[in-house]
Amino acid sequence: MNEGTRVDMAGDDVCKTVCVHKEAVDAVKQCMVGDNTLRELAELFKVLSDHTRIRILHALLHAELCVCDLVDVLDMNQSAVSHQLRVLRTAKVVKYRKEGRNVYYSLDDDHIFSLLRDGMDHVME
Amino acid sequence: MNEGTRVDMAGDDVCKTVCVHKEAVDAVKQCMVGDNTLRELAELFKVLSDHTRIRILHALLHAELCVCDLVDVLDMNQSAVSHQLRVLRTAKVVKYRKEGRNVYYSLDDDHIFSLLRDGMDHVME
DNA sequence: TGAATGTATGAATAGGTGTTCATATGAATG
DNA sequence: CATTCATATGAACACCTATTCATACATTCA
Repeated sequence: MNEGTRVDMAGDDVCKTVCVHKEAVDAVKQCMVGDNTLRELAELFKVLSDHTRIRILHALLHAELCVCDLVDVLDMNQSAVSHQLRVLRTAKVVKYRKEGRNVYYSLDDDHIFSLLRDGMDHVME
Repeated sequence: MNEGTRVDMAGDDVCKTVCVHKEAVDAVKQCMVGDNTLRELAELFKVLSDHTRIRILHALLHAELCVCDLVDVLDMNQSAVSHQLRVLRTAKVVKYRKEGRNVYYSLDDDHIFSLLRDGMDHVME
């Protein structure tokens, strides 16, 4: 069929920009994973994209801590910390364990370690 | 009365929550990297936390593409794509190369690969 | 049981962010 | 030079999010 840089089949080139490298674009479209997966991925990064939550995770990198420990480490409102812990919990980025009236938090799995480390590498280079 | 779990030196425990595990908390505080670094880390993740930007990066994972290629792949406004490319550029997550009137984008370095892969691993588990 | 304490949560609010629209820039082409 | 086309950018608006305040829940202890 047509070769080169033309797109005229789908009728969705509403705008005039038509410089597409068809082969490359088609190849990329093939490789694209499901949109839901990419949505979840963005969601995961969103969970890691807050200063407070990053500080929580960085603290948990070194030890399991209860909420009031975190309140002390971060020097923040208990409410604010709890709210952010909820976000981390919901995203399964941390796990928790109740003991008496305390709740102890820790990182959920090793992927989180890797993510934080890779992120650090990029930031510090 | 209570031993070991006291904090009364710094005077900043304005709220009544005082169940802190002092040793653990102090150890964690020792290990904490500079706040600016953590801020940059959160900033990096924030750049990765948008659906459109993740789709762009996932596309660039497979090939260098120009803006209008991305417009086609994502089926989006050229303006929206350009805006997001700017965010990625500014964060040094992608690099670009001008050739004629086209601008070709690609991932900046391997850390980005690692981040995306680790993120995928976590999402797909 | 009631008081004290650790944690969670709903509502409100201020600040941030992504998309769209309109327009600018800048390189190629005739 | 004027035009065309690829890309960038500023402003506006709607949506989302993090913190605070107040309060609820749950567990321990007297």
